[in-house]
Amino acid sequence: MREAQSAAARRYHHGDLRRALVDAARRLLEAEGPSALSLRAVAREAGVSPAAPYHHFKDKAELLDAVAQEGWDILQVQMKAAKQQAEGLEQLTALGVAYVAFARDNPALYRVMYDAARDREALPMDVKESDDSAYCMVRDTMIEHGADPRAEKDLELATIAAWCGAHGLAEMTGFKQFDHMKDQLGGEQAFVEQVLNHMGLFPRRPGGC
Amino acid sequence: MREAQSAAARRYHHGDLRRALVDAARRLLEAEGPSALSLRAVAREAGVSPAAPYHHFKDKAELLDAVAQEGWDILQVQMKAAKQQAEGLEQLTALGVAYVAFARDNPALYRVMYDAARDREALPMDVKESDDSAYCMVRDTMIEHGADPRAEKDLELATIAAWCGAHGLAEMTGFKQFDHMKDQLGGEQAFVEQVLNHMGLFPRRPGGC
DNA sequence: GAACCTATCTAATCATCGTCAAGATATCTT
DNA sequence: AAGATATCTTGACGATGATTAGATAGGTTC
Repeated sequence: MREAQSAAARRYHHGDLRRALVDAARRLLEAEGPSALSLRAVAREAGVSPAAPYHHFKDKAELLDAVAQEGWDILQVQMKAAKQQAEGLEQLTALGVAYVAFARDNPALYRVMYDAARDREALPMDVKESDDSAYCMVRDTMIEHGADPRAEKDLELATIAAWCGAHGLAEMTGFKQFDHMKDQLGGEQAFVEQVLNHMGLFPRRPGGC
Repeated sequence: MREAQSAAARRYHHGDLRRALVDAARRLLEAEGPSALSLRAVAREAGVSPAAPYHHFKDKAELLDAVAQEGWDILQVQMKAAKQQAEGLEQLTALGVAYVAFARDNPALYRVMYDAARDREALPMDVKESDDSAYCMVRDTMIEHGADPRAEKDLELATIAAWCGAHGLAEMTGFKQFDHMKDQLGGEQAFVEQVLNHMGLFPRRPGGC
C-alpha cells in the first residue's frame, strides 16, 4: 500500500519514532545549523508527517530538550575519557580542553544545550556526591590533586569559576578577534590551554595568591 | 484621513522610524523576552506596517544588529562608570561585576548581543590602542595597576581570560544550581565577586602563581 | 478467527512569521 | 505648481508551530 521505502520506515507504526526524531534532529543540526532545525524539517527528515512528533513530545521545546540531554551525555563521556588520558594536575586542564573541544566540534548542539538550560534556568548537572556528572568530575579532580575537601565553599567556588570560564571560552573561541593570538601560540589547542590556565582552575588558598 | 494618534505617529512619514523601531524592539525585548521579538511585532509596536522596516533595515538580522550595538554602547558606559567609582585593584573586579550586572538586568538584550556576535563570529570590540571599548578598558586597567605592558602576550591572554570568565558567569549566574551558594555568601553581588576573584582577573607571572 | 481497543500516524486547518512586489502618499526640489 | 524621491501600505507567498478530526496498525480478548 506504500511505495518502496526502507524496511523500518515503511511501516505505519514506526517502531521507535521518538529515537528516530532525536537522531534526525541531530543530523539536521550538524548539517544545516540550529536555524534550520524546525519541527517540520525534523519530521520530514524522519519520513513522517508534521504532526507525528506531537505524539512523542509535548512541543518543539521538549524535542530540543531530548536532543540537549543527549549532548550532555556525550560531553560527559568525552570529558571522562580526556581525564583518564592525562596525568597529575594536567587532568584539570584536560577536562577544560575537552569541554571546549566538544563545543567547537558540535557548535549547533552546544547551542541547543544551553538554550534549553536557559529556558529552565538550570543546567542538567547535579551537585550531589559521587556523581558522574561533569560538574562532579571537575570537583573531584580538584580534590584528587590536593584541594582541601573540607574547604567546601572554596571548592565549590572554584568549580563554578572553572565551569563558567570554560563555558565562556567555549562560546568565544571561534570569534575572529582571537585568530592572531591562536596563530601566535601555534594553534587553537594551545590557545585554549593557555587561556584556561589563566583562569582559576584550581581553588585559591584563602588570602593567598 | 487617519484616526487620532499621537502627533509624531500620525504622520505618514514617520520622522525617524529607524530610531522608533530600535526603541520598540528594546521595549518588546524587556517586556516579552527574546522569543516575542518578531519583525511584525516590532512594526506593530511602532505603529507601522509589517513591511515598513525594510526601508531602514535589510532584514530582521540587521534590525537586531542595531539593537545589539546599542547594548554594547550601554554596557561600555556602565563599565566605565563602575571603574571610576572603585579604587586600586578593585577596579578590575568592579568592571567584572558591572559586566555581570548588566547581563542580569538586561538578559534579553544580552542574549541578542551575543546572538548577533555569533552570527558574524566576532564581538564588536576592537583590540586597538587607546580605545574606549570595554575590552581595552579591562586591559588598560590591568596595566594601570602593575601589569607589565611589555608582556603583551600575557596581558592579552589575561584580558581574554577575564572576558571569557565574565561572559560565562554572566550567562550562568541566573541558574538555580547556584542559589544556595548565593544565600550562603549573602546575595548575588557577593557571589559574583567571589567567583570573579577565583578567575584570572590579573595576568599571571610567567611560570609563577 | 473476528471484533474491539488503543497507540500511533495522516490530512486539513489556523494564526503567525519573514520577505517581497506593486502601488499609494508625503516631503523635497526646482 | 510640477515632478522626483523617499517613505509607507496593501496584498501576497511560502514556511513555521500547533491543533483538530479521522484513518490505520498492533495487540488483546472472546
